[in-house]
Amino acid sequence: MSVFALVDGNNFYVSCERVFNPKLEGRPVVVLSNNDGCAVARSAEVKALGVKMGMPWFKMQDLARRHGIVALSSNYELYADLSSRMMSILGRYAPEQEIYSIDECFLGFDGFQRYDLMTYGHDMRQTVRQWVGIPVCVGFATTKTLAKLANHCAKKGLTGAEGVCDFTRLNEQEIQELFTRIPVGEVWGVGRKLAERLEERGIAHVDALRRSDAKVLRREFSVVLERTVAELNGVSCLGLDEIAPNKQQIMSSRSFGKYLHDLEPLEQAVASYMAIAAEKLRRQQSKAGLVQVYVRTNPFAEHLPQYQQGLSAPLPEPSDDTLRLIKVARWLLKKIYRPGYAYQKAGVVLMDLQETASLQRSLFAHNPDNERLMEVMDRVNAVWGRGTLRCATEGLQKEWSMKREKKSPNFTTRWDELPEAY
DNA sequence: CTATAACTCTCAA
DNA sequence: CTAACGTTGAGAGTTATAG
Repeated sequence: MSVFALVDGNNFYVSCERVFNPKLEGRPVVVLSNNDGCAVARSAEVKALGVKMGMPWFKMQDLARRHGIVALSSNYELYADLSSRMMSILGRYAPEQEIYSIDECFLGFDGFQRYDLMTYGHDMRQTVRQWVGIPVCVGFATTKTLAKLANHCAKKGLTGAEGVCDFTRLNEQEIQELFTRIPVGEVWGVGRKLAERLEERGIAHVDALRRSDAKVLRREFSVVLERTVAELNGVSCLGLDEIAPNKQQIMSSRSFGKYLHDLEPLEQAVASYMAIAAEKLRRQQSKAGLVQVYVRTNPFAEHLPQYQQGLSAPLPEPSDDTLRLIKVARWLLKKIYRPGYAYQKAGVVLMDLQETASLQRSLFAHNPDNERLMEVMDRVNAVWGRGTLRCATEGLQKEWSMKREKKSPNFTTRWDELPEAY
């Protein structure tokens, strides 16, 4: 029997901000999404004030004024850097590690009997807290889904101990008692819709879900839910994925800092997004066979005329060349562009991805990609920062680029952003 | 008709 | 002053289309 741990940073983005600004400790803090749109991370204090995940910033301004909520733009460079430090520490605690997202990872143990898991979990917590400054919670169990749930219990302190929860030491009766108190929506893979449908059928808490008939669930819902229930019963269906497979599609999209009406700034945005997507594409050493572009107005602005459209085109042969990809994208954009609308967002998608290595024979025959140029661009930009070398089509001013008015400095990755006091 | 492609929906962080 | 609501990716299931 093997054991999994799920380790997760508490309110991760907020905790990252607090590492470098201890004055935020104890205060209500939110980190906002791109364009300072809505809450994507909340401190305990701000949750207590009733600020929900995804709540738009403008809707909490009253609350913010009254209670002195600190709102920060998201600073992904900073979070990514702290994440990688946290992950490398956690990686030492187990033979296997799957980095599941920026703020959480699974650990895989084989001969777990050697450890007292509670002590082990507290050790992880303490070390990460001391070395990186981020508070984490740890859940142990025999399947990934259960480990996720154990982590949830650790966060809520449902099993006594602060920050650590080990399901493997609970007996059947304790599990039942515990699971009866957890709503079904807390289970990994059960989102809003599914939770609603389950509740309609009287399956309101995790224990009820765990006891449901697998065949019925499969028929009425899906294979996915059937698997989830098996995992809740201790039957491990999901293994650890230590190496992330290459992406099957790469997308880059963003809302603009203000509405765009004309074709030209839209072209700049699409070119900029394509530059980002193409860079990711080359990093995983793939080429794209299909390019898609889409634009849309703001669906929330009901008083404005609405329009959204996407269009894709296959390439004559797969490419990873930013210049070529931008050309196709601009051509697609011209096709879908309609004057008279207030555009709020655009995006590009690279699809039908294939490994560059497996294409080399045809490359030799006829390869119009600017290979050397891309190599130089990537290397220069890696050292001097994204956008140091870029296409003129991307525009110089980028007056459409996103709002980030409340961003903290990149403390760990940019000398020039370090405040004097440090 | 089947096999596959294309699209839609759901979920997650 | 007003208006202001994220991004990226996967997978399953459904529908459309090709052969």
